Amino acid sequence: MGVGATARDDATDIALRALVEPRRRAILRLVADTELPAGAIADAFEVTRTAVSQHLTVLRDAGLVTERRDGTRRLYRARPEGLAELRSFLDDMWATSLLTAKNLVEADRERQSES
Amino acid sequence: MGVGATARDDATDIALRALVEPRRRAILRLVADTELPAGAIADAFEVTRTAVSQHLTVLRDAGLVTERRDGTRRLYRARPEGLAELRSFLDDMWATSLLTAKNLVEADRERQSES
DNA sequence: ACCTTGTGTTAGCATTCACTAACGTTAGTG
DNA sequence: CACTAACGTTAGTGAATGCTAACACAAGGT
Repeated sequence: MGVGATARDDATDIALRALVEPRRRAILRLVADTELPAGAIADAFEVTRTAVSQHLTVLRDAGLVTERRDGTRRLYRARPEGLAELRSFLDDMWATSLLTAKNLVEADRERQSES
Repeated sequence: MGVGATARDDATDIALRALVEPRRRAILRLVADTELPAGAIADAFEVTRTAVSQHLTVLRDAGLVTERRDGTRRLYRARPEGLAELRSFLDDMWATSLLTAKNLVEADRERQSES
């Protein structure tokens, strides 16, 4: 039995890694209900705009936010489609976990019949 | 406006960080359909048992796997409840993303009425 | 044109993390 | 009790990453 192809993992890995950082999750929530520029986001936390800019780059590469230019400013907002991909990926994990619950019962049954 | 409480994030952060590592995801899938000891898991990949042991410790601390002793061996298996917590957390993210879709339409409407 | 404002980018540093190697621990066997 | 087998744990190393500081670029106002 193989290890399990991780081709799809690679596609989701970027988005998942982007979500792991707590500050990036906070940024994502911030731009979820309001379209904001990098400066306003930096003011919300206690970090430099540089850090926020890098976080936004990571989120954009992960397809979790989109960028819209408005004069000298660049407004960011969350991208529901990116989160949808993650959702389907994790749904597979849930399905696997259900499989585990089934085997859990079977294991109990075996233990009882062997003792 | 506050940054947004991250009290719940802290609780989920451990599980989420555990899932980010591709090898840990692979281990999780491996112990999802079969109860396995650390040695067998190590044989499935090309890593030492030490690394697998540490990964299992992380997964156990995250509540994603449980340990059952059988003589000198310790059998591991996935823990559906741990994944369920992550699911509810991420469902909040999805809900937030839907909110974004709504605001997206509103932003378009504003832009049309201002131009 | 000059200067201010708002932003992205690069260099360097400190921390974190996954991995290997060596040692300690527990359970079964003679 | 000695010996082996199966795991876990600690120390140490190399790579990845989040952060700040300095620099570069684009747009608008005077």
